[in-house]
Amino acid sequence: MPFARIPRSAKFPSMPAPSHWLVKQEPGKYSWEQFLRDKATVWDGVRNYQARNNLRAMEKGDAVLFYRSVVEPAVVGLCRVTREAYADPSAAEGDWSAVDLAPVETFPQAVALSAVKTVKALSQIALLRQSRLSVMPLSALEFKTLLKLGGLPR
DNA sequence: GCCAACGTTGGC
DNA sequence: GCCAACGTTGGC
Repeated sequence: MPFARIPRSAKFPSMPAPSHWLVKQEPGKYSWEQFLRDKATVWDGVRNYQARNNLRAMEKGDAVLFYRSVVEPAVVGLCRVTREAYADPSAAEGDWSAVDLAPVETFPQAVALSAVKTVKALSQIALLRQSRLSVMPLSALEFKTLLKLGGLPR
């Protein structure tokens, strides 16, 4: 049974639609390099309600930054939503969702977590404030700041 | 390997 | 509904 999509207006009543996100993954589970080789992937396996709700708020074409956790933690690349949330094929039970993502570009310079911590424009970023959340929205400023630090000025 | 943060589970 | 126990995440 399809879930009800969470409209952005309901989730972020006072803010413009967020179209920027960040997803986290351990390289031992799924690396950016593998993602580049695959050219597309199913972002499944999320088992946290807040992260799931963020997946459900993604829209096709949204920009997503890829954060590598655990091993040399850093934001390493830019990708994009190619399919909006659908039932997670990896979930045997429960109400979980997946989206499809495709890589766009590797950051010429990975943005280390230690660097993120020193930047004033990133002081409120969910990555720092909710360290265990694996799918999170980014403000337009946070997104722009990370792109610039990564060597992809727009 | 350690440990803090935090989400989930289950007893009451 | 509370809260202790437990499991997981993830930085260091």
